[in-house]
Amino acid sequence: MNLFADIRALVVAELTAMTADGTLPQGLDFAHVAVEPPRDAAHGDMATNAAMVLAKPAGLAPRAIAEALAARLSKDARIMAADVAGPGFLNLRLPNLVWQSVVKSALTDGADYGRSNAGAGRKVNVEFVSANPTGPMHVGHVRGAVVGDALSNLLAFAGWHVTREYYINDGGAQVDVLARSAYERYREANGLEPEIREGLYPGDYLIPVGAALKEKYGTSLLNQPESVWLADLRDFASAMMMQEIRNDLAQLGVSMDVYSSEKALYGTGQIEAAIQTLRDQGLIYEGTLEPPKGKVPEDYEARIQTLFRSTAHGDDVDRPVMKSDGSWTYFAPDIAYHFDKVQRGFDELIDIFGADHGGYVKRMKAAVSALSGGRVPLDIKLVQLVKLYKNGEPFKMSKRAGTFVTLHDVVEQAGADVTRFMMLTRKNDVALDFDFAKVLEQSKDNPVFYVQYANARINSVLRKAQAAGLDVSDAALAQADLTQLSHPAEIDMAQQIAEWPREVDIAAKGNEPHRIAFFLYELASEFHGLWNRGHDDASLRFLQEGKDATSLAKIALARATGVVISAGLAILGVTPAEEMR
RNA sequence: GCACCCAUAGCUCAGCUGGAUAGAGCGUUGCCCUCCGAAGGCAAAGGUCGCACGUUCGAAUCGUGCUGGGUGCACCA
Repeated sequence: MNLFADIRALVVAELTAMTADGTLPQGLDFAHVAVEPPRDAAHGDMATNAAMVLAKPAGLAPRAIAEALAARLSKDARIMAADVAGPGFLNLRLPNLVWQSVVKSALTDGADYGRSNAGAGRKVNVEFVSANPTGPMHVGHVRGAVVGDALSNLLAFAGWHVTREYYINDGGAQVDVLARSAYERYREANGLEPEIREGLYPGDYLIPVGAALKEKYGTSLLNQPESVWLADLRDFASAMMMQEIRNDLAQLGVSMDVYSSEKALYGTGQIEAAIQTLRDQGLIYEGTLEPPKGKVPEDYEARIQTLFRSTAHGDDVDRPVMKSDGSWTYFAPDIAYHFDKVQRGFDELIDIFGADHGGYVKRMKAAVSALSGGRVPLDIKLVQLVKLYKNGEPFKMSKRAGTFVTLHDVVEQAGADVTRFMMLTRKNDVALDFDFAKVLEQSKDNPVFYVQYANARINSVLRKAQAAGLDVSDAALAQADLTQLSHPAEIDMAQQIAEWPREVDIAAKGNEPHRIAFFLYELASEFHGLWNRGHDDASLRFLQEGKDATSLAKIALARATGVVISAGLAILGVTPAEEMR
């Protein structure tokens, strides 16, 4: 159940009835009618802007509409009071009975409480991570991985049919570099001095690859020209790197549904077919690009290339799909890959990119727009930098990787749960500071701890109640006499629980998983507040000695809170803490 | 030179398809454990929402132009 959606449906139903009886003119659009919590709780439990939104198109005074609507809404059992305020707001007050029923819903729906059908089963493809298979994952990848995974969880919870996908960039020159670097490690494994020249990957992580190569080839590749071994080593080394990346992702709790390979697109005609599709629309032509203004490369010379007229779909300049030597640019297989996603029947595409790929957004959107005839929207989320610290000092890089901190380092130090939660405490387009000391601190300065602590307290209540002989199963709690929950502080808690489904909808529609993390923090704050009220007012404690019926109602409220925390953490991919140590 | 992102309290950040007196945490000040976990809670102080126009009944939110910071800009991936 989604109380806000229910009340909005009620408002729209009454507006429709007012149209039927002539109070309102025909043909009004109710799309902008909202039912929201008011900014100030003193105004009521919910507010609707219906009268203000409709006043102008209806040609009526907002207060007149509001008063007519208020009169109708008041007849519904769920509306205790409907007051017109300010310029035409309609403030609604709901009886305790309604809020108590929310608690019951949370208990009966359990892990499904808050699940929505906003996605209506539409198929969405979320592409994320897509790190080159040339080394272990580093911090820069972690945030993208977490955001993509949590977003996928969120969309699945909100009614989308989600495919998580990883695009392996195994087709380009960087894999040649990998192969050559691995070859040096292979020589090293055979007792020779490796020559890690400028431009090769120096990291220690290739040493096991060299050993594996020795295992497989013995000494047969030594002193052989590159032409003999390059192709094999490309495959061998990138396969090993991909295995490592999968392990890293697993360590972070991320699993993909589909791995797509760039290399696999070559030689199949898929790239040619995608380009032909664009060509058929007159979007491919031979031409010369202007040099970039302001910063002309010294070695710039005009060349005729095959270009994609991306400017026809919102880009700033046209983009090359083929180099002057006739080989494809990186962009060409990317076009083919996105064409493939369109052809697989996805209704929506989402790409999670690092911020350094910002320059690719417009051309990628242009390509998808052209390839799908505007049918498939592509949302690209740019994930900003993560800066690592330890006690305020910049964190040192990993020796093993050579130049960067690996995902492995991060997860080893902070743990997967903490890492995931922290990565979701910022909007994706804002840079994030990650301090190893701070994220492991047990205080309310640390949102992970704060939310987990609330859950631990809830479980503590359940344990104590059970020890006292109460049946605290969800089924039993759902049958509790919830009319006992009448204190304003308890109703406030229930109201926060009622907002969960609404928050899921908002977060899912905006592709903004960070909203879930913030909501959980607020929910935990509400709960800690209620808990401490028990110090001053014993009647607010969850366990009431000798009054089992009252205790059960209060425990039900705590457990309902726990249900939402668990559901929220599940979306973030974080394990709820049963107790704190 | 162009494009994209960011600018909200001393600091770090939220702020819903435009909504009422802009919210948290940290820090500062003062309170609350004979009582379900004080690893917590309550309260106070603190803001021309970078600047200027514009749209609107209504702008932190939308538009335009500036300022400051970040990122990226032919034949790389």
